[in-house]
Amino acid sequence: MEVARIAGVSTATVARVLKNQGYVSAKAREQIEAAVKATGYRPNAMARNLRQQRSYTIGHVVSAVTANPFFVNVAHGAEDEAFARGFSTLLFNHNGSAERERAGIERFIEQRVDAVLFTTAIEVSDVALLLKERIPVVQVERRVTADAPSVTVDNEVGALEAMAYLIELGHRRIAFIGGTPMVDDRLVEAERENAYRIGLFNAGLSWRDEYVGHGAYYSPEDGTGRDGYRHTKAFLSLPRDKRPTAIFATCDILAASALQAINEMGLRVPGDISIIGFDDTLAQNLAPPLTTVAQPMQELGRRAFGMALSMIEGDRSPVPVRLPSRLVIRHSVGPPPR
Amino acid sequence: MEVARIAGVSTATVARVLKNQGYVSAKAREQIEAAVKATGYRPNAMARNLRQQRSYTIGHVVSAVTANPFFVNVAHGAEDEAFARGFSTLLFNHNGSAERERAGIERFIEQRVDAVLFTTAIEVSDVALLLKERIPVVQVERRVTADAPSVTVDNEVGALEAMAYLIELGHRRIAFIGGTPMVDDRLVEAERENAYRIGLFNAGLSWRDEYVGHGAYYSPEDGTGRDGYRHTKAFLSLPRDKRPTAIFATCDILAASALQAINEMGLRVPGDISIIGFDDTLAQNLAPPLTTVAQPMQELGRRAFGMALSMIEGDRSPVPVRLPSRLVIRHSVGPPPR
DNA sequence: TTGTAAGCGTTATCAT
DNA sequence: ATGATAACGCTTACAA
Repeated sequence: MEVARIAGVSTATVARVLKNQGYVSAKAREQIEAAVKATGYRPNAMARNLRQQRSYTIGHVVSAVTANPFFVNVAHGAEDEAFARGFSTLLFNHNGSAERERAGIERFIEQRVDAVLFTTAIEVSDVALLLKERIPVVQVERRVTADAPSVTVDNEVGALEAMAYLIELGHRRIAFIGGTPMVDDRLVEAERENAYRIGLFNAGLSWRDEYVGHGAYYSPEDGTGRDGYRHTKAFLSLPRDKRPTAIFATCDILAASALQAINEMGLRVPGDISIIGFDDTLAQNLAPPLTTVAQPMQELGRRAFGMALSMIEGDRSPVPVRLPSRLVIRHSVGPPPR
Repeated sequence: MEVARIAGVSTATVARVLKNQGYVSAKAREQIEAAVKATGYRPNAMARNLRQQRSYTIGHVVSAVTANPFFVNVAHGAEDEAFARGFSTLLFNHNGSAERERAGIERFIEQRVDAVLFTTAIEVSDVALLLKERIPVVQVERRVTADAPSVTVDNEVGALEAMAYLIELGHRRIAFIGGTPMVDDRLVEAERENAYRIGLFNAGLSWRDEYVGHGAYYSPEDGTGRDGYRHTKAFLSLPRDKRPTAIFATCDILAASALQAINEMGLRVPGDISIIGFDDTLAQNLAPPLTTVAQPMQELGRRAFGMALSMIEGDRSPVPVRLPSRLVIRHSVGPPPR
């Protein structure tokens, strides 16, 4: 290369100083460094990667960053950690389409990404495709297959905390708005709903269908998806003495639309009704600031990358990571109205 | 390569069928396709890119995807368009740090990205670095240098619409919460504030310092950055007959925290006070759904990629793109209270 | 229509 | 301590 020519040495020696390994005389090092500076030389990663059969790049497949801030936080955490460890991140949104996911994966394979993170895969077969190519895969938040390790959240702990908190404050009529999953795996939803059930049970309360609704976790688009709003309207149209005094929504987006319904009916939070969300995405920005079960989103991303890296470095079966969720108390919960 | 061996042809012929160009006999094509299928062969992009001196990858430098959903939308639009045109996207968050931006750029250069998008660069010198390497650069939303083309938004049109809307409804005491820029370039902020000024002027109203505040556009973290809240509290503590009847906030995040102040004081929107935001990020999720000046965020990203592509293909000086902002009417504005 | 061979810019091995 | 050289897997003249 040019630098070698100018410094009057071979490319091998240049490589040695650049990678800082092997014996190099002070004189050669000096000349090479000068030549690097003079020419503004930058090593070509395409060549290096080809030679080393490593791309120092990971692929991150996410549902759609604009669908839920949850994905954004995970992606940011993963990118941050990857960058710190010398890796770049190719971010790909499958936008809920299986064909798109497939196409994205095929591209990742051709790029020879060193690993791929799925913040929610659609098709098991897409994960399998990667595995067949011996590309490490880490599943974040939801598992679609047992063939790849995962970084997940224990949704139950935080949700139980939330329920206990409501009950301790005296709430007895607690409504629930849960997520309708967009994928087959219902584990996340099951955990949250289960915590609701257990919370009720622990307090000697019984499940009532009219206090339970389900809806989409994703941002409302063109008016659809406002399920939190719809269910809340229904809850609030119950006779005064049957009306829930608190709502546990398993997603901040759902909670936000519940808040819209409450606001529209002229009711106040937490004076007239309390509400707890989940995720800690929109929570801080809502009025009042929402008490919510926080997920360690960025940490999820960072750990996912960490796990991918250990697999890249040869770890055949990393130990699955499970992080806790926890209740973050803000201002949307108070004692029930008398 | 393996496929060539199995199909009993040369690698050149394989390349020909894979790229679908040049003469290939039906027989050869058939055999090669069979061999591809049998081996599950995937072309190696590292090798192809090295050979072609093109990475089919763009770098996208953003401030921090978690700081403001605006960035996420731009990133999603860019990724979408890039993918459709056969490009992959390396997403990099500089997190507001100039050193990090620099480091990210250097990495992009080594990767030989075909172009880079900045959704808000920090340092002109970082852009210059890319330019020196003859890597096309597109600036999104804010320009820090005249040496690279940009895709920006006309902030004024939408903001003027917003002001006109308020005035038409009868508002005369209109407060303003503008952004404190995190970068030197104040153009975006100037346009929005200017529209406020012009709107006032057109209605024969005068500027009053006590109706104007400034704050950070970014999400509140650990309690800081709630400037919208702070200013709104101040506005609302004015004597009843001096109190603004409407607030124009130049960012949904600011508007959201204004809403928190209003809510806390037991006031209703739009009954007691009206509010208009900017961006259309949080707007849909707030209570009430926020009337806001929308920016075509995804379109910004798509156009930015399109411009980058035209530069990759040789266009020396693409024509700058300027997209309009527009008022989206939802439920946070009504006539002033009597 | 197909094959040969050079070359992309590194790194790694093996001599020296 | 350093240089030659092969190899990574593709594309593309050019030759056949």
